[in-house]
Amino acid sequence: MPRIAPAMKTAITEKPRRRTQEERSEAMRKRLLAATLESLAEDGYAGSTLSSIVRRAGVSRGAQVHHYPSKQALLLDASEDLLKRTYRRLGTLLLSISEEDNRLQALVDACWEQMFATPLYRAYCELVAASQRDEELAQALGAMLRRVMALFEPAANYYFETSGTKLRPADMFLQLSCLLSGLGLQATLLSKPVIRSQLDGWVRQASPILRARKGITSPPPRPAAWDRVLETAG
Amino acid sequence: MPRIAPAMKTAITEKPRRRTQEERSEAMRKRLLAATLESLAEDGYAGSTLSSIVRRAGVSRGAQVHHYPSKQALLLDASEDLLKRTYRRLGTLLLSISEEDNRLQALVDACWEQMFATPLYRAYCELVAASQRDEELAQALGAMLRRVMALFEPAANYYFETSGTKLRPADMFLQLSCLLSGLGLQATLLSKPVIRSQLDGWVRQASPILRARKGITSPPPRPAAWDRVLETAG
DNA sequence: TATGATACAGTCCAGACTGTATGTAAATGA
DNA sequence: TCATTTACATACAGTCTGGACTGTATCATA
Repeated sequence: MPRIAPAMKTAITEKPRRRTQEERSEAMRKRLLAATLESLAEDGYAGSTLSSIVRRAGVSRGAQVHHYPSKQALLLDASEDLLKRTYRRLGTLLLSISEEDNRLQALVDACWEQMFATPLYRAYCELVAASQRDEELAQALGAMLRRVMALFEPAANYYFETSGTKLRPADMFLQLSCLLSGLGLQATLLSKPVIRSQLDGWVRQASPILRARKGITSPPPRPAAWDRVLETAG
Repeated sequence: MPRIAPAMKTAITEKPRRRTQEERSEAMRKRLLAATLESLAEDGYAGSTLSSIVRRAGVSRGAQVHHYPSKQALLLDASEDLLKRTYRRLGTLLLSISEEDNRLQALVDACWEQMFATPLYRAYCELVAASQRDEELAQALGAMLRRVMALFEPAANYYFETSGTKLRPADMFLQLSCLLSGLGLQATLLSKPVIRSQLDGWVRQASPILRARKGITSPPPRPAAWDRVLETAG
């Protein structure tokens, strides 16, 4: 049916203010990605249907299909977004650590609280599980994992040093990340004290061989990859 | 339409041998459960539809609905079955360890190979992820985890002793299990050398404080819960 | 061996999901 | 200001899922 009276929106919205196409696209994609990660965390991979995602984002089905031709495409981009968020979170975390007294304990606690006991990590678990049957997703997540590890490694070696072992700080923290992954996966099945004791246990066990370098109060040098991600993150 | 010529099956099957009702039910349930766990590992939670499960089991839709009124019921029973399988696997594993020279390394390797780098663990991951949105499943898995831990704890304290730390062997092995969980979750995303180095790293790090008790060659005393499960396992 | 209970098979249906096709509003640029 | 492209909205088609339902074979028992 042609020609329906328009000019109602302008009456409702305060300042409809013209947005450039690119702004509109970016904002829409942002909403979709955020909703996708939310949905992955809350509803799981299976429960994250396109309908539920667009409902969560408060947009129409058409918007999604316009920006992402397939569900696969949306999830792949959401994985990328997950990487960026993780990067940023890790960055602020490492910065805050530099001021702490007991850096090891603070780092472990902060990693747990802010990275593994979070909805974002739940979303990651869902994606990892799904990547078992999705080669493309596996590729993306694998690359993501390597990049985060590559970011974390110099920071670990910058803040800490090992003694009496062949392992470098980065190796120790890789172990820590595996431990936290396992804890995070089963966090809802384990009691709080068990988790607490595991975190403390690791710190107690690692502290004799893992010392914070003295006189290091400034943040570690950011690798180039970091800034590249941060700037494209919007 | 009534009365179709029967007596064809007897011609085909060698010995149709009367099976008791209970035998039939048990056999059918066994097939369904095995197919469910297989499907969880291979197709994931979302991909494990009833149709795919019964196809995998080679039975009809009706058989499934007869034994399990809902999909939920089937999955809950499959979780139970997963527990029993894990129990048994852990049992044989612990037995085999008793003969090894370097028990710690052997135990870690065996746990990894036979418990975490397996389809059964993949199925577990799928169930854990799903349990995030299924209170009943979470209950079942939580109970299962506690029972396995309760089984493992005395065995760990029986084979090993700690020195120079407040942690008991069981605490160390709980840490190990979390580590292996994390590794197992991301096994397909990590390279073999990384996994290998993590396993070896843990052993190297734990061996100074975790010693195998001398003169222990017999298997640990089985807790009552163990036999209870083993006998009902069929 | 007759009768009721149990085990299993096959089909149907309402709902949900993804992808597509088509229509409308907003921005761009000449 | 108008044509064109881009952004978004809605309706629909085809497929699949889980549960309900009906029918048949097998077993237990009196």
